[in-house]
Amino acid sequence: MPVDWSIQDVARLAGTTSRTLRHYDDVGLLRPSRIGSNGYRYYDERALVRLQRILMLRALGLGIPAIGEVLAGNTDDAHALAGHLDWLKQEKERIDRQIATVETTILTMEGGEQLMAENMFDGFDHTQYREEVEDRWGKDAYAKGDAWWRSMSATEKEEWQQRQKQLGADWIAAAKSGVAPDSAEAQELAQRQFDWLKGIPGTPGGGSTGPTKPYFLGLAEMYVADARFAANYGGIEGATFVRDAMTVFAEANL
Amino acid sequence: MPVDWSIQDVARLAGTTSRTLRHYDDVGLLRPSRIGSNGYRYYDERALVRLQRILMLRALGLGIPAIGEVLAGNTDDAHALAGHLDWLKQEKERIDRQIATVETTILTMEGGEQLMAENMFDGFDHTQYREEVEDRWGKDAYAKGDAWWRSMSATEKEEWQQRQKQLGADWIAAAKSGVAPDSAEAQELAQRQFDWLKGIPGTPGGGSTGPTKPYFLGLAEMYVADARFAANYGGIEGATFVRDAMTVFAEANL
DNA sequence: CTTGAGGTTGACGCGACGTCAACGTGTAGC
DNA sequence: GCTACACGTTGACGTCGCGTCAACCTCAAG
Repeated sequence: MPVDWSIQDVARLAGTTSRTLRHYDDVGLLRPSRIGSNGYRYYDERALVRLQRILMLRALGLGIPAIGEVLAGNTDDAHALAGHLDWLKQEKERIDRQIATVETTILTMEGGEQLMAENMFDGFDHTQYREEVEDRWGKDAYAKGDAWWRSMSATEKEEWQQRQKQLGADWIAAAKSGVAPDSAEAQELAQRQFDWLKGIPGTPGGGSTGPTKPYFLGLAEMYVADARFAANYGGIEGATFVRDAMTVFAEANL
Repeated sequence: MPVDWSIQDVARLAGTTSRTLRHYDDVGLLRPSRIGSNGYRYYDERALVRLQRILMLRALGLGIPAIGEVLAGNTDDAHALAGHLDWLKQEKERIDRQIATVETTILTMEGGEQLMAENMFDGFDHTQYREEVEDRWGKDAYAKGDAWWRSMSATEKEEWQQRQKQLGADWIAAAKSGVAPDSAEAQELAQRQFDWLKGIPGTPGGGSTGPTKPYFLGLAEMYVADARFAANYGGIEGATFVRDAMTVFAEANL
């Protein structure tokens, strides 16, 4: 005697809702075994077993299409679950990064700094130089660099800023020590400056090969020409030293 | 001279898309500073700064309404981020549990067991006794127990099954050893049986106080009356022993 | 006959946009 | 002035898995 339960019966038996069962019918995941002349859905034991598997896989987090594949026999459980596991781990990574970012952001704010876009940019104010950057290397360059910067976590930003500050400090120290711009010491700093720029997508050559020669030279000139940049290298004298060292480096290596 | 950028300009400057800007306009998060007679949206610097904050908070994972609160001054950044952090941590918990569950499920499957609903149920087949359970204690009882079972992780299920098997084996051993049903040994087993049932929500009293006396006695009788249950206790003789021990226990303690 | 429990289909809502579609506008070269 | 072509507009659907009405029909019990 083939049993058939009403939709509500099945929902209770399986611990789900009738709405869900209707949905599964709509998307073709679980059809009723019989439909009464009044339109009522009735399910038999095979349907119940199928439903059990569906609910299990759903509980494990699989999406409806994926479950459909498994039940159709196109995919086996192990494969589907393995793929799902990968996705879950990616999600975990994402969440973990988010948490770290938010936590450091909160800490930064407690440290008294305002959570304003202006202050979140790198060593020299990012937005302040937007126009120069755009005029010289196009809008896309700025936008890319900007998007790149904003995509970093707070920790990453802090690290990057730290690196930039250290480099600036080293430049200033070198300039004051009186060594020549073509000295090994200065050239090593120029190399670090080059490597640092290499890490910035959006600059010509940035992100992979490193900045192009014209860009590198243009930047060196700008440090001297613009007092706001020069301030990062100990004023006009420091900036001049930096420019000279960078020029020597560019001629020799680019 | 108040600048005003076109929507595309702003999108590039801020590293987002014009669609997003239109969306922010639609939801009232960021209005253009000016709208041309042709309907074009134009933004000024204040709008750009506001956009920077919006994009920052979005990057941190906040939702649009939450950002709206912050920008309206109804909430401060720290508070909003703290609340968001809580939510993120909950998400992390959820994902971690999912990963653990899926991993153990995969391991179980590699161990040769089929990922079939039938085999996922406890010692005696869950579905097979659905009708009895329903007839005796109502449909809700079965549904609750079933939902409870499916909500457990694979490890939990395994543990639970193990416990059940161990208990069954101990009952059989006791029955064969010839001790009396009212002996301390048998009564200890009855106590374990009681505790075991206590862990099953959906049974009358299950989940907290433990099974009720009538339920406990009814169950004992069923073990003898139904060969399928009796099989779990070493056949009719074993089941009889179990029933007698349980009856003594019930009279003495429930 | 009334009532209440349970069944049906249909459609909106959620979140933050991506992605057409259909059509008007600004700018540059010929 | 014409032609391209990039860029602007509004409108609306799709995403994912149901929850949640709404409007209406059906069945069994008192």
